Amino acid sequence: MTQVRPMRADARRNYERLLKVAAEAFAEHGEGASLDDIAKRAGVGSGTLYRHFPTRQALLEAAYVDRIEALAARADELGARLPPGEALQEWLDELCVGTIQVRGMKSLLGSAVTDGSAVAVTACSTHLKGAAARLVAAAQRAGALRADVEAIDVLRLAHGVATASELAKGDGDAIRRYVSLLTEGLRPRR
Amino acid sequence: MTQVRPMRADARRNYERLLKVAAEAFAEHGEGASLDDIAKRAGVGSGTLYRHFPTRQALLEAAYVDRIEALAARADELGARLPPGEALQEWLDELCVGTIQVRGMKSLLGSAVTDGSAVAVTACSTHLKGAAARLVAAAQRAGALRADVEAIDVLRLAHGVATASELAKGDGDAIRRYVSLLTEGLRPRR
DNA sequence: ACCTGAACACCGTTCAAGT
DNA sequence: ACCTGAACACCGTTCAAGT
Repeated sequence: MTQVRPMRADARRNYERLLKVAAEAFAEHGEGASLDDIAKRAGVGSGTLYRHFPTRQALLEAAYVDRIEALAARADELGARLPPGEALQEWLDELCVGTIQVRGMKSLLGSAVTDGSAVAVTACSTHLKGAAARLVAAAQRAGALRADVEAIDVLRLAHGVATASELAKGDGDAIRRYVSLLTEGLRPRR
Repeated sequence: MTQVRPMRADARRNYERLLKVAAEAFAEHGEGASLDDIAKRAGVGSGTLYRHFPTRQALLEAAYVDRIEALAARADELGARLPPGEALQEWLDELCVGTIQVRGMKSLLGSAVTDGSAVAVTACSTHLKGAAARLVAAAQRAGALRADVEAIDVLRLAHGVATASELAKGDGDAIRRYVSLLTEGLRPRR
């Protein structure tokens, strides 16, 4: 099992500075933010960035773990509080809104639900999928969701809705309409 | 008005070679294909590529004008042959499938429906939007489409569905299910 | 009028040398 | 064990010189 050998003090310091700077850079310039620039702003050599985060994805993930875990926790929270159909609906809304509010998050969630993605499935994306699966199963048991979709489909469609909403930058209302349209489409056929 | 002053023979030759090579390169490497490589493969200097196509978008567009015009024509064809609801449904299906079959096309269509896009609205994207608007209007008159969506919304959502389908590379059946879900969501509320 | 290709700026990634 | 930063490869874009 993965030994969590503690990092050397300077390594730990660099790791944390990189994460902080990366979050700022992604927020400012999107997922394509210059890695070299991030290293410079964190006051470390570029090699150090690669040592800690071998790929851009790894850095994006590390920068957004907290937010993704929060989304997963939120699913269970809503599942416990609302009827299954409403819980899924509300969660999809928050998921889509959250996805486009945080720059860089959309590409991260997208790669988490990409079929045959080369990106290693990380713990937090697994949590997110698990939470989605529980909401989906409950909604289907309650007859509030089409039987021919799986959790992964719902997550991909949410990604699609987020993408469509991004195209409507000026129309702040679009996302609500697009999510409601997804919700309608997910209803079981009569 | 735009004078169509004929190009010099060598310019015309370069223009056409660039287009041909670009279409191949985009098909092979996607929208991010190296421009320098395209110029080299076409046997021209990189400056020549920029002279004819100042931006990557311009080149993408020129390479795919025919396909986009065909999609627009197809909309009118279906509109004349089928009941309004079915025509829209069938067209959306063909649009989504076509979008993901041709590499590079998705980003092009996406930028065509992006709000406040800096990309000049080209003639062919205007045609596409016009064709979509006619299908949408007819479907709404027939009561087969929600009244609170416009043509631009439908095109954005189709882009979203194409994006979601792309995430399901392995599952060739996903696109059908996702398009049908969009169709369901677009139905008027009872 | 159009083309060429060197020159510039920028970015990701690796790795030898250093502590 | 970890860090540094020079070195390399690659790409987009511009522009002086050439035809």
